[in-house]
Amino acid sequence: MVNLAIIRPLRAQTTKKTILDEAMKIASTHGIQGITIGELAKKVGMSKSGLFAHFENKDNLQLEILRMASEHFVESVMKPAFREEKGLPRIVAMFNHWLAFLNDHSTLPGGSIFVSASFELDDRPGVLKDFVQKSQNDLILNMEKAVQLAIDCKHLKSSTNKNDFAWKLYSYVLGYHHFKRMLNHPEAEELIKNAFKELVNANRF
Amino acid sequence: MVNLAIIRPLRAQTTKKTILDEAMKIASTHGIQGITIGELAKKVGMSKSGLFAHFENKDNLQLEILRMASEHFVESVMKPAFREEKGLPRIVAMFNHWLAFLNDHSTLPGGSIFVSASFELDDRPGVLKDFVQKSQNDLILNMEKAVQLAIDCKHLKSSTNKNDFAWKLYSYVLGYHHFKRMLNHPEAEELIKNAFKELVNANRF
DNA sequence: GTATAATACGAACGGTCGTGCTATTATTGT
DNA sequence: ACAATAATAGCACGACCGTTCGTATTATAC
Repeated sequence: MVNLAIIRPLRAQTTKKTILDEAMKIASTHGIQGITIGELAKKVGMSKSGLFAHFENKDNLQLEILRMASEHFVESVMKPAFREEKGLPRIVAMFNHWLAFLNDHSTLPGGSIFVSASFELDDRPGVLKDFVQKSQNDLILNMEKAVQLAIDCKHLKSSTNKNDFAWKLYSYVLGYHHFKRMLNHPEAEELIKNAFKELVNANRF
Repeated sequence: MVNLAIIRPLRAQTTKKTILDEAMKIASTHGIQGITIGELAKKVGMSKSGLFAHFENKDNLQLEILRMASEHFVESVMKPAFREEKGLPRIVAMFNHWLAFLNDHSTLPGGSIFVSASFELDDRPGVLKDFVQKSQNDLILNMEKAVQLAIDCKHLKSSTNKNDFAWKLYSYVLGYHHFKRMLNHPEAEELIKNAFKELVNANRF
């Protein structure tokens, strides 16, 4: 007897993963607020109610999308970076992985969900904003932590302001995202790479 | 006979202005895509159909909102800056007016429409994206022009890269917007002010 | 003072939204 | 093989979406 599992409906866990993967793509181009259950169901190939049953309400669906997006970022950027030896190598790795993450059009065709979600939600209090806020703060703290370690092991000067360093790096990422995606600026990548080098060199021991 | 003009419906031009003013506020918090005609009509205090008659369709309404937002920015930031004498004073004025513009919660309670619109529309081709793209390119060109003039009159070094200068300044603005609005970061204003000073000093003659 | 044009309203349209309820189907444990 | 359980579909709901249309009101022009 042939294994029908492949063409049969997927088990819950797998289905949920499939739904969320597709939802991330939509969120990436339409924004986290631009998702509708009908559209998502159509794309996944199941009924609205069938899909809806996996999430008790829409907020929950959106929250799970953000959770998955966050996990995706951590896996693609932060973890690889923190596997590098502490100090400058780790900071450089973080930057490079981040850039690669932003340039990866296959899994996130519309750019970073968190970048757009941040600007969508900044004036809309609620669970979603809370989550984004928390994730972003986490990210920034980790950046600052990496900078502090680089100071400790004398890769960066002790006068280095880690808040300033993290804020600038984050600003450059936003600027890159904007210039690349909205303005199609041909030099976007060169600009951010130079700015990063400059930022590092200005604080190098 | 008393003059009923005051409590009578406003004349077209005035009404449209009233509508767009209110629409800008909504767009500022809900995003340019988050506007609905019903909600807007309610806020303005007129019927959906009555309001709709001023715009042949919704795209047009959104476009006019962006147009007005653009005009608002030009009037509040660019024009005052370009009234200052060319060179550094003009660049400093531009920065200061920009910051004041972003901090003005009364007219734009939800932050700059263009900032959020940029991230909303970057993957949604159409008239709206085209307009934002054009406006932003204009803004950047004007920034670069101001930098070039500062180079010409020897306020800034001839080695100054005006593309880089404009891109960094814009990135800082995005970073500020994000840290202030989404993360409530207490140092946001200090960070951008320092970064701006640093950017100027690095290129000062 | 009347004709005309501008302006706004109310009601209704076909769609889609998020969300329940119920029945059916598929998977699992025995 | 069969009962128990989980997953999905079908259908309907009220609300709101953008949009159209006919009508009433108001301002302007003659």
